[in-house]
Amino acid sequence: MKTSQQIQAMRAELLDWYGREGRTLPWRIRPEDRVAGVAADPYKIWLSEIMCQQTTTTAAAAYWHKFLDKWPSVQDLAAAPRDDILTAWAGLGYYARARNLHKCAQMICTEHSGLFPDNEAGLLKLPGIGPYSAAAIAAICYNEATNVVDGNVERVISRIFRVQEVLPKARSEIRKLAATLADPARPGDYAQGLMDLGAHICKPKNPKCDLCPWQIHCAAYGSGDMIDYPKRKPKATRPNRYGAVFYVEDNGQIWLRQRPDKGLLGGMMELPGTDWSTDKPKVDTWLAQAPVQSNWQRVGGEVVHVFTHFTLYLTVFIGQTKASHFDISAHMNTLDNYALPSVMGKAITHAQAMK
DNA sequence: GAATCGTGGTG
DNA sequence: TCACCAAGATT
Repeated sequence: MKTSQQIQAMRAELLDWYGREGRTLPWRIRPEDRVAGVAADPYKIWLSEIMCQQTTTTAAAAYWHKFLDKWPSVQDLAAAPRDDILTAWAGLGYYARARNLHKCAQMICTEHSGLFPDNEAGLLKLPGIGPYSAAAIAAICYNEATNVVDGNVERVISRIFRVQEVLPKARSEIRKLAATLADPARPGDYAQGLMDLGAHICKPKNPKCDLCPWQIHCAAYGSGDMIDYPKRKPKATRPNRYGAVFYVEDNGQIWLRQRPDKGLLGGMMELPGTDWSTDKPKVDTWLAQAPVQSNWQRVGGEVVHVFTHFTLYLTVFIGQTKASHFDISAHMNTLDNYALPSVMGKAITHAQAMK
């Protein structure tokens, strides 16, 4: 634990560092502008926070601009067809975020008069807004003195206090320790400053301790084992799965279907294909699951795609018969306007390269 | 608490 | 090459 004098010093040092070295992000209000009375737009902050979940800020920023250009207000987003949102989200991953984004926008419009709740507890009730996002939005938009704890903060705090418990069990302890430091006077700037510190100074592998405003306060720096924190439970090895997809092209269009709304890639488009099994089946087993009978031609090589909890090996088959023979014209789609996840983009590229 | 849920970058 | 990681939420 830190003394109150130490805590006061740490808050001041972090805010000073943030004012000098804090990163500019497209949705961020700089401290000097905030003092001048510029307020953050909850819609823009909410959008950024959802997109930033488990996603690099670089990738999130590109989509953030695209979404704001397409849907400048929460009303615009709520009124959009869900599939348009999935299409715009395609490639960013974790598609439940896009589904919840739409639900949340609609709830804001139908149950909250088009306004975001102005406090952490209210925000937490909305779909897709969990403990981190609720705390962050409340702090950044409404200056509520929340305790914002993301992956960056977990790393910084675990090093400052040299937390011995492993994640995720250490989470409650880290939260309590973080709360002792959180700044009640400038919650938004403090939260963003602490996350910046984690992202750019207190990095996982090569922390720049020489540039850290909290160096003298850091227990891990003192013992030289920063890199060992946060301690984590070892992860299980990632299993493999195997499947096949079937590629039918006719007149510039491709046979696609929509996945069920729930689960992996929920609501996204895909090539028709087989189940993804843990053991690699024989080709005949795959062909028996083909959507239609055809002289399917196996494409050389496999498409390898790494998901969070398994690696997928996809074998691609190309149909030799024209789509018109299958009476599937209703399934034929151009690629432009559909929510195509990255894995299916890879499979299509693989098929087209072999033609 | 543990599993599920994407993707691209990196050392 | 490959395990790790990125402003987590949901069940």
